[in-house]
Amino acid sequence: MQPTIRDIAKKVNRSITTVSRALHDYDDVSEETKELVRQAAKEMGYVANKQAQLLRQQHTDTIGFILPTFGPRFSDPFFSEFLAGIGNAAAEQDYDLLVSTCPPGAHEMDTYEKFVQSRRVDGFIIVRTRVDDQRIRYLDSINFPFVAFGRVPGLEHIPYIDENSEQGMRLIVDHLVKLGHRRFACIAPSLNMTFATHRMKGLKEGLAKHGISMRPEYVLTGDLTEKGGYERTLELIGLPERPTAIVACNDLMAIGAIRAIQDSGLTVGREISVTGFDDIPISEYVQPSLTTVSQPIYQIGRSACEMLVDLLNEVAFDRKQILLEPALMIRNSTGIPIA
Amino acid sequence: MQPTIRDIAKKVNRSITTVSRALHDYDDVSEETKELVRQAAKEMGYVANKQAQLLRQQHTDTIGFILPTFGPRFSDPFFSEFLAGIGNAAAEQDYDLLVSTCPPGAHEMDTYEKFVQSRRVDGFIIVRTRVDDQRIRYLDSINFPFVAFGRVPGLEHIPYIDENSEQGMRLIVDHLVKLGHRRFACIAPSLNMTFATHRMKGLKEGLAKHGISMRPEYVLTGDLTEKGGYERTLELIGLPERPTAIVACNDLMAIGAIRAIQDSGLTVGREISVTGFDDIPISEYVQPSLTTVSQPIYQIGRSACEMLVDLLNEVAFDRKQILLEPALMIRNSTGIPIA
DNA sequence: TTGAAAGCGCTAACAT
DNA sequence: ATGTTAGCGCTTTCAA
Repeated sequence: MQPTIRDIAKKVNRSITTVSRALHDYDDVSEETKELVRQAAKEMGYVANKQAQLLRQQHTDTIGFILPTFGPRFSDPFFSEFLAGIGNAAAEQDYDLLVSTCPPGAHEMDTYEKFVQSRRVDGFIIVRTRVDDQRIRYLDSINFPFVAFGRVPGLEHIPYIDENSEQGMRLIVDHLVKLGHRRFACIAPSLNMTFATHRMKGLKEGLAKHGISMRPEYVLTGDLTEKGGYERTLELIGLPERPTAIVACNDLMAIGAIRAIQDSGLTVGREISVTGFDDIPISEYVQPSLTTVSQPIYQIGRSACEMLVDLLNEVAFDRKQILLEPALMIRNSTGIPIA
Repeated sequence: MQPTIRDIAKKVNRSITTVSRALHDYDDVSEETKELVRQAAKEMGYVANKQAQLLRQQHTDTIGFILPTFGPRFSDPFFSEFLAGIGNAAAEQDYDLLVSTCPPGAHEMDTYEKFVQSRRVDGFIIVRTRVDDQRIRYLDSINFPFVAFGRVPGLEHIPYIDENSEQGMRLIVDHLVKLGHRRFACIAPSLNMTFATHRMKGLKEGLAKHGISMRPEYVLTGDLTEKGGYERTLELIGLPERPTAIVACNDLMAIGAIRAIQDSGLTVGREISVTGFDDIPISEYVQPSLTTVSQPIYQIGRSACEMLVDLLNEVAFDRKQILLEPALMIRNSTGIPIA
């Protein structure tokens, strides 16, 4: 049994009130008593019961993070890196991190509601925002604190951090056009995710700037996994006139695309160039290495968490919205197209 | 303000005790009253305050999981998949998951101690067990519930789930020997991790069975990342007589190895064969695809969590130790060695 | 400078 | 079948 404040009180012959105040270094407690209490607490190995403390104070010192998992084979490096970011930031600020996993869909909202109604967390971090995002509409409507990784159209007032993916895509297009590409294909994620809309928008704008428009049959939807990228690419290659550049909306799909091209007996960076998005560590190690746009996921996780803690502490913070500028990483999966 | 049990009591004109019991479906409450209470609770949107409930019951319904993060570029797919496993299993059993991140080292133990002493979690799940594992020694010594992913030498009594990696390595060796390999090199993780010792043991035993012993200069240590595998492989290739097979102790390092071989102008599966371990999704998509041993990480996460919940509920469960049998995935990174 | 007492929201032993 | 009461461990108001 862990000792309580009461045990200390008994030992040092003071009231529990005094002990509590001494422990919190109130200045209406004599130095003498404080020392006595601290001493005893140390000896007895006293550590406050967080549950009791929090019940009393009516908050939880805990941040909620609900991982949108897609099926059992869930190993998007995005999430471990993001989680490391919020985890470290939370620990530094003395917050705990309550994680739950839930596939997006029907009872996803139950999970959120459960956490807020049972008062399990003080705020949320939301990832992979969606165009019509129930989670955010809900939290926003009841005024529950959260920070989103991703902007949401129509909800410009919410606190978010995001990358300027439009710009990222424009960088990619510029790079490919300069190499001589004109026939662009794209593997997009489902367009209900905001990041997909931004990337597609940037892609189209970038192309338009060069007087290029994308043929409808060149725009396919993948599920963000290697497998999705692989399958969609096979379809593209089977087209009567195949594209010379495949712009995948994330690295995992790009890696699948590379593989599909190779399996079809073509050379990546020659017959077909491929680009990704995210710059996950492995993109440097696939063969050929992947041209992509880097996104500092770990840092974004950190910032999101810090923003949320500021919000919870009502610290004035000017930039309630943060938009990060991306960087193009030119590697070997892109090259001059050959006939 | 959320309504409390007291508000319901007032509304239905009963005592809070009766309300509490009605809500928990005790059978010493009249059907009538129960219905009345349920009705009111629903109308008022009552949800129990978990904090209060738990303080009273002296437990937390929460499982702790401390992610051993190695630096900011932390994107080992292992962890997101494992986390998805425990997350889903925990949710099903109505447990919450408290996640913290901490690099292995000096104040890792502080994190564990903090969680147990402040009574924040009911039990832990431990990953990447180490040969002399302070975390486990600590939890075991104070009799705090936990389940480990990984055996620990000298602590055979602890509840664990693990893969028979000795056997996995033997499968790899048999496969390579059959192809004609005799000069084996290995990229091992630091040997303080138990899984590394098991894999190395299996490797050596497997080789011994065929009358092969590994030269000391062929055994290198990598840090489990692509980069580590890449660098160590470059060293191996620089050796006066280079190995024909490189056995990496995880997939990420194997992928780095493949890349290093290609960058040196050699062909993987011909001059040098490469094997991995884990069978992460991407191993199927690198070029050439990776021969490896599969480890059902998601399922292991699930099982670990279920074991822990059983432990917490003191449900008798016979197999306190689980050892999973591995499967060899033969792909294209291994082939007949050429001179 | 200290202590008594109330109370956070809930459950449960013990009455009735 | 229902209510009274105590108490989980803590913080804080108020009084001394």
